[in-house]
Order: sequence, then C-alpha cells, then structure tokens
Amino acid sequence: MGTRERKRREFAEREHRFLDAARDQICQDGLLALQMAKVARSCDYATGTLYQHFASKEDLLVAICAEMAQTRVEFFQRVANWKAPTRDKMFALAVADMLFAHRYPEHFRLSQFVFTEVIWEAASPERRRNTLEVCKPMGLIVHDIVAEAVANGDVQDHGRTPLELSIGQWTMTLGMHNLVHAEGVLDLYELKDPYRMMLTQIQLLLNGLQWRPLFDPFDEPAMSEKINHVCNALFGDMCTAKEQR
Amino acid sequence: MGTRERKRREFAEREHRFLDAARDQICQDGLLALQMAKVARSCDYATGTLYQHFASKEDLLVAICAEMAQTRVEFFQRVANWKAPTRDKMFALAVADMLFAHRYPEHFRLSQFVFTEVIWEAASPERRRNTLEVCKPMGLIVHDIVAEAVANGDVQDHGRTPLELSIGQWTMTLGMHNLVHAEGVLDLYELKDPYRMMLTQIQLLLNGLQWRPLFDPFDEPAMSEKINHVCNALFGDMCTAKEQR
DNA sequence: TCATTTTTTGAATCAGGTTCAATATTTGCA
DNA sequence: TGCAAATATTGAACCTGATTCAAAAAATGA
Repeated sequence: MGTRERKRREFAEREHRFLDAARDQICQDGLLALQMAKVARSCDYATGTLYQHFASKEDLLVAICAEMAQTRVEFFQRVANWKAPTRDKMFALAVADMLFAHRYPEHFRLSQFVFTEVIWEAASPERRRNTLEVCKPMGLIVHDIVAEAVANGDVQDHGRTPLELSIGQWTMTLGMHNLVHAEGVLDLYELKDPYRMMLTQIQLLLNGLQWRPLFDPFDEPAMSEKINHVCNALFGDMCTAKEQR
Repeated sequence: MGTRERKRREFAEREHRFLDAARDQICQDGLLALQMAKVARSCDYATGTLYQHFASKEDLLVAICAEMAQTRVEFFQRVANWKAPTRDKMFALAVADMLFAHRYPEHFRLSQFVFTEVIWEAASPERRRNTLEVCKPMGLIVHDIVAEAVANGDVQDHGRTPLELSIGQWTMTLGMHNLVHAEGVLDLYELKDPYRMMLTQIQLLLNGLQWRPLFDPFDEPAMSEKINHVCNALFGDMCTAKEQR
C-alpha cells in the first residue's frame, strides 16, 4: 500500500503551506510581527501542529530561508548551464543575485537575520545541516566556473583554489545585500541604485584578477548591454523591463 | 552651581557601565542569553533604572553597537591621519577592520544582528539617528581618501563620486565580516584565513580600479610586508605578533 | 526642617513561544 | 464491519523574560 508514501507527501505539502503562510506574514507585517500561533491559524491548524514541523520559531525562520535558497540555487543553475565565456558567467551570477533580490525582496533581509548567531544557534542541528546542504551547490557552481576559466587560461590561479580566487565576488555581493537592507545607511551618503554599483564593482574585481576578456564597466552603454544580454539569455521570463533605467 | 552638569556626567557614566556590563554578558554567554534584569543586577541597579537609559532591549543592543563603532572610527581616523600614498591608505582601512575584528570579535556579530530590520526598527528613532551619526565619519574618511587620490591622479573617477568608486571595498569588507560569523559556511568549502583572503581581494579590486601604484597581491612575501607595514606604522600598540602567520 | 520634585525600586503585568494531557483520527486485524 | 492500539491534532495552561508603574527613597531648595 502507498499509504506510508502518501502520508509523507501530505506532511511535506503541509510543511510547504506553513512556510508559505509564514513568508506571507513576514512580507505583510514584517519579521518582527511574525507569530507562531498566527501562522498555524492562517493554515487552519493548531499551534501544536506547527511544532510537529518546526522545533521552534527560529527553526521555522531558517526553514523559510532554506526554501528560498533553493530557488536562488535554481537561478545559479541557469548560469551554470549557460554556454558563454567564463567571465560572462561570473558576471551573470551577480546579475542573477540582483534579479533574485528584486523578485524576492525579503529574502536577503531574512537571510541576514537567520545567519545571525541568535537565530542560527536556536534552530535545530538537523535544520542547519539541511540549510547548508541546500546552499552548497552555489559554491560548487562558482567553483566549476572558476576551474573552467583556469583550465581555459581565462584567468590565472596563482596557486589558489577556485573559491579563494572568487571569494571577493561572494563577499562583495553578500555585503551589498546587507547594505541595501541596512535602513538609512545608503541614504546617509545619498547613494542610489546600489545593485548597479555592485555590478560595476564586480567587473572591476574581475579586471583586477585579469580575467579575460577585460571589460570597461565605466562604459555605461556597454554595461547596460551586458546586463541586458544576461537578462535576455537567462532570465527572459522575469526581467524584460528591468534594466532599462 | 555645577550640579546640573555633574548629574549629566554621572548619568553618562552609568550608561557607560551598563553598556560595558551588557557587552561582557554577551561575550560571556552569547547574545542569545542577554537579559535586561541581569544587566541591571550586575551593575547593582534595578531593572527599571536600566530602562531610564534604554527604551528596550533592542535599544540597548543598538547602543552597544554604536559605542563600539566609535572605536572603529578611531581606527579609521589613524589611517586618515597617516601620511602615505592613497592606495596604501585604502588598503590600510581594510587592515584596520581586520585588526578591529580581531580585537573585538563580537562586534561584527552584533552589528550584523543590529542592522537587521527586527532589531533596528525596534530601537528608538533617537538611538538610530545617533548610531548613524557615529558611523558617518567612516564614510567621510573613505570619501576624503578617494577624493585625494582622484585629485592626485592616483585613480580616475570616470565621473563617479568617491563613494561610488569605493563602495566595492566597503561591501566586500562588510560581506567578509558576515561570512566569518556565518557558522559553518566557510567550513563547507574548507576556506581558511578569511581576512587574509579579504586583503588579497581588496588589492585585486584596487588594481581593477587602476589605482596607482598597482600591486601584485599574489606575491605572498610582498603582501605580508605590506600588511606588517600598516600594522607597525599605525597599530603598533596592538598587533605586533599578529600577521606573522 | 519639611514640602516638593526627581529618581530608584522590584513586584505585577503582559506577550508570545512552547508544552502536553485530553481528544480525535487512522490503522491493522479478526 | 467492529474494535483495540497507535498516531495525530488540539488549544488551554505554562513559562520565560521584557516592560511597566505605583510605592518608596533620595535629592532639592526655601
């Protein structure tokens, strides 16, 4: 009998509904206002049932983050499958992240919170393990692009591992997601259009690595075209009218 | 009569003691375990008195962060006053941050948490304003170094403002502080010595900007010497045996 | 010295996360 | 199909810890 299997599937579906409901509530009223009882109620279950799925509120938050990260991995995957010069692929990863941030504005806000000691340590070990597992492919995709570039001669490795070479791009992207959500900080210096600046800086970093072919990111039309190229080639389904500004 | 003045000073001193005690507790038992009542008790005051200074627990956290940021500004200030080529000064900012992170390992962990929507929005507006005010000089110092470099011809501005040019360094540094505190993430890829990698990537970014004089960060002995030079020139009082590894 | 103002106190209040005994549902078997 | 055992759901009670505020203490100043 497929009863065992059906049970498992229904349980997973319910978990998914809880995650969705929680995400909605966060988008609606903010992280601050998220309440376990409300999440359960909004799915027509009692509080206790929610605790069948998540060991604690923190555990739920981490789970939401992991689910979204899954989608982010899919964005990365598109880049990985793209037949294009390695340098363009590296750049496309940054574009992918920009689009992801645009599409799921709450993700990096949540992610910043979740990777905080307070939340992370309060989630179940099992959940943490799973979350890292979900995120891992992003690193592997980057690894493979860099390794391919080194093999091609597009970039020199100077005896470093692929991730050592590319960690600057990783941290720069991460840092920008953070800065964007640090209310008031960018305003302090009247900085506009942060992700556009990020993409420029990524290109500069790639130039610093002497990653061929070099590219001049201060050439605005060329930059816009490069961005649009990635959008059209990989994310045509979601960003048509995005980078025209 | 200087009574009014004395009152004010004593109040400020007490606030400082509260902040110190809270910081100690965080270092001791972690952010998670911080309790308002314990902070008050440890300074021999009642809970209510603590609330004379801080509108909420979040407000206290933001205040700790602001106080530490003050010290970070002092690190930046040393760099600002240093008579050295602009490129070395930019690099020195990153070194300063590395040393700061080493000296106050809890700062960036706390900072990540504090700039989270949940905490930031729960602090009093007055506190937020003050915190941004405290942080502002860091941006101004960076601004001035870049402006000087542009004036010198050490770097081209391509029509960008100083902070637009240098935001990559800012985000890269911020991102690395975050990554270092994201428990398990660096391990996932067996990445060691993150701040050393950060400094390498900062140099690559500066090369990408064509910031003169160019420098090869893959030349390990030259890198070490550069780092030691900054330590000795600016932070001799705190990092003698640090970057020898 | 004492009425008034200011400050401190900590027990009471409150919010919301978490638990768990009671209840309902499902399963497996005769 | 009926029924005992196993499993799942429920939500009110519990608990922790932040926050409040009436009462008490201390400072002020005339």
